[in-house]
Amino acid sequence: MPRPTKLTPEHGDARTRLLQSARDLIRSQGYAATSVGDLCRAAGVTKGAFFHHFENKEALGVAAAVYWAETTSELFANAPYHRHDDPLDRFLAYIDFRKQIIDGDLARFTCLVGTMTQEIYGSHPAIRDACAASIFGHAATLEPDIEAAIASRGITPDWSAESLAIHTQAVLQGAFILAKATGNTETAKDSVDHLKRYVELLFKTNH
Amino acid sequence: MPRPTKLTPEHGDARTRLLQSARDLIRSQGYAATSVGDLCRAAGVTKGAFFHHFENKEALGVAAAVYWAETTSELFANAPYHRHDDPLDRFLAYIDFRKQIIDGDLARFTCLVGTMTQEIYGSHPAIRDACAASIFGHAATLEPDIEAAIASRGITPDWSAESLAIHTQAVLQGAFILAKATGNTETAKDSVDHLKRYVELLFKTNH
DNA sequence: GGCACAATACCGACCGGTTGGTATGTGAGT
DNA sequence: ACTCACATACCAACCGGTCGGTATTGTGCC
Repeated sequence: MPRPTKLTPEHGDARTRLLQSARDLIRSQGYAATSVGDLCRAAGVTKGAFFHHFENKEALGVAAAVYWAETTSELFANAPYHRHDDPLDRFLAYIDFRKQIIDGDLARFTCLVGTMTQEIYGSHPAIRDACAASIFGHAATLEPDIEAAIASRGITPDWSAESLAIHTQAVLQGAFILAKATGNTETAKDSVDHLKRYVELLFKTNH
Repeated sequence: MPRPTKLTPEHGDARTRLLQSARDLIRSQGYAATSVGDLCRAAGVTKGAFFHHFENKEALGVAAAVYWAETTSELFANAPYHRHDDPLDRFLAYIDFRKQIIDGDLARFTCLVGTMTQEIYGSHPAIRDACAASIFGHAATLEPDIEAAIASRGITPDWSAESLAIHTQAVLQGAFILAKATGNTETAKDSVDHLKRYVELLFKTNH
């Protein structure tokens, strides 16, 4: 088990620098195409440091997924959409927030763990499990608001809060793929608009 | 022109065998993790044959995407959902068909070009373009039915037939990722159910 | 039809560079 | 004296790609 470095130059310890480089490089090149050498060069670290902190490349992949889960859950915990009083408003504001995040460089807003899952689901079960934990752990944070919205609107749906939360993630992951295919963020934003429209229709009481 | 290989000549010429092996291996391992040697071994072909048919590995990637576009468009052209008289019924039956296809081994029903796009969008523009052509070419086949459904239902939506067709593909791509994360086909089918519910709500006239 | 011949389809040994990974060393903090 | 964080040097296996060669084919001429 690696632990935080005591002596820390301005740029942070080698482990987190490697994790940040992994986050950036894997998002733009994929896991397999990112070599240990690439990682070390980007992090400004030698191979010795790499294999000091991680048993092998797969362990780095797992750690990168865990690091991703930690940093993103912090991002969403501090996001402004929680400020709304109504649970449905919170959920819709979450979707708006996700749309707003889609901006600029592809490798800046796409999902590390979704990208890795595609590549490694068959060959690296340990990484796959860490990615799944990140995705479904995040989806679970949406469930209370959806549940409360169902109650407050007095609807009796034939779908579960869990499945809608997961569907939200599916749309986002799919939107990222299409954005990568076109190189255009608008493609992704259009799908998020459809998702928001869906949620609004689901909670419309008169039908 | 094509000629069966010496060893196992019953399986057709080397080029299509390499394309089929590429389809299978890349779907389960990804593009970068699939080496030329892997491809040749799986196809029962030598490296000489590989580089006779393809200038380099990237060219194989492009050809695999084109091959995918051809074979899938044939599959969908012959699918039963076209038999419905009503255009909205056809579109809904398409979604049912996509759900029905989700069955068995992950590498059997997931999308080759979606998988490749994730990995190579930044580093192999030629492959990315071929993948995009496959995805958006398929989406375009749905537009006439959506357009006709809008007309027949007399609705005036604030979304375009094109954007809904593309959203359909986004949901499917996202569903594949989540299925890979869980190893469970139900995760994907749940999202397709949400997609169908969305389309039904969109075309409900009384609201 | 038979034959020469040029394309084409395929083979497999080989190359230089890169890969993930290891063994060992060093130097600062405790 | 000892641990920990990192560096250097190195390796065997594998990578994408090359190349000289052989087998099989369609074709034009007789």
